[in-house]
Amino acid sequence: MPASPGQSSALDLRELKRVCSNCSLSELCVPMGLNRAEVERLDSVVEVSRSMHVGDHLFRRGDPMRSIYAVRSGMYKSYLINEEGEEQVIGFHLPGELVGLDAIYPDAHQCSVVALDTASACVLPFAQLSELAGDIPGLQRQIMRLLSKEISSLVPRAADSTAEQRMAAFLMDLARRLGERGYSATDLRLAMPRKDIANYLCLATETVSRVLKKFQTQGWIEVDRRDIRLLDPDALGQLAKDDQSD
Amino acid sequence: MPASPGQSSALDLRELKRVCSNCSLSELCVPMGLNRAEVERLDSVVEVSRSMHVGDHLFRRGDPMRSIYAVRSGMYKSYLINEEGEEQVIGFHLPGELVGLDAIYPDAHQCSVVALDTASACVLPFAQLSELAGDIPGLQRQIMRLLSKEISSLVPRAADSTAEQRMAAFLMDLARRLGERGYSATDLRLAMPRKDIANYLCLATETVSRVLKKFQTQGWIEVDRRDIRLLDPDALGQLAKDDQSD
DNA sequence: CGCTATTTTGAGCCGCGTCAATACGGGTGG
DNA sequence: CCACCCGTATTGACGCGGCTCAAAATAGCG
Repeated sequence: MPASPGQSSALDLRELKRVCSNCSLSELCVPMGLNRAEVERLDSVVEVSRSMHVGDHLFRRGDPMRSIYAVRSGMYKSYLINEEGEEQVIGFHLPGELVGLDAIYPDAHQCSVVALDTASACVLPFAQLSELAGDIPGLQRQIMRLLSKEISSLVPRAADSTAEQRMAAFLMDLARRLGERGYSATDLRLAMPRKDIANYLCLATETVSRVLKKFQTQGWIEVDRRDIRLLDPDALGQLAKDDQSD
Repeated sequence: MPASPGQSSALDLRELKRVCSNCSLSELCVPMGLNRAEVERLDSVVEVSRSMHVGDHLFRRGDPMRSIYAVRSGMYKSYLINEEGEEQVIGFHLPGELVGLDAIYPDAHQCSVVALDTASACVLPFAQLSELAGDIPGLQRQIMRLLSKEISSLVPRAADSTAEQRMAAFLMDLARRLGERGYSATDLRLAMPRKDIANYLCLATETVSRVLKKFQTQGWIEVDRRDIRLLDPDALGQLAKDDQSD
């Protein structure tokens, strides 16, 4: 078993207190828009979780809602198990993104979140966070902004009708989010198996395969197992919007 | 035609300042969990919009985000217009529900909201509301709760696969929300045309017709134009969950 | 009482899910 | 280094649900 790069025992107190101040993601994350003193107050309530591996859970559905989480590295998947025991994939989460926001209302997590590869996340104890938000208007505003952004991002899910549209929209969405976070917006490494993509898009895995194949044949993408290079993002973007292509 | 309960010309100042205190929906709405003094402070920033009619807009996509809105009576529809000029229905909003929550992040409304029948809504100027939230922890918590609830409610959209499942889930969702708000949970008056239902569920209007017909044939519902009576909610609930029926 | 929007009903077709078989790749042990 | 195994991914054949196109029935409205 490989050594985990961020295991909590290896963190000294000083490191622990510099979580947000030194994090390259702070511009995208909770601290955005706060001044130095405010970020340091935020630091004092944030912890970095130890490095997690494939299949490790950040939390599970039904867990009491103590914290929200900010992804630091790797990729997470959120999902539900329905009455028949089938998994339903809700979304994928990249560094800088928050998870657990849907748990504030009923005070319990509504979905489970699991690492798709080696990954880590910050832990933001919600009680302390919201107390701090009462003191710091900028923090309150940012939390509401992030909640609101989450709502906006969830809305367009149902829109695209055909398998090709959904796949194109999925790739473009992922590319955009990776690009916003400083990663390549054309060379994607999908951490999840086809089954998860299919489940997320409400398609069969076979359909995902076929559509990716077709995109490759069209010269729009280059597929090598879980590595996907976008050769013609415009074509994909066009497809995601309207259905006028073949 | 019944007198409109909330036309602004008929409201005197005292009435205007009693919006939340006297509102029967306050238990479901923003003031929930606040004490009397706090509700009165909230009162001071809330206005009741005048009565609106079919086709009147609460706001349109792109409008600067000045307020969020709480439905007082009637039903509203939120929608987007995509690049081809086609409408895409996002959701329907009942009394006690908030709309405009997705506009906090980019500071502009992301969708348009229009009255489906005679309807009215409260206007909550967001700047004043969030300032108040900094003072009143209970208010901050409630706003976050409502934002979080909105996220949770958006998640299951993509789940149901077949037309019958989606239709059943739609009816049950509407019935539940109406029931929570003191209306009948079995006698539904759909304010929207079939086209909107179809659009919302990503179905053809013909399919909506056929599915309603089938539900009626099964003895599960009774359809009289836009009035729908649920005769066997359990059957519908079962159908919405799994696909084991015919 | 005619006009128009909405809803319903019917016929035919196509996309995508299902089932089944094959190919690939990465890990393990000899 | 190769043989083997198993999970993931691909490819093909076929059937069905729901969309499209077309037309009739019904309701609301001037």
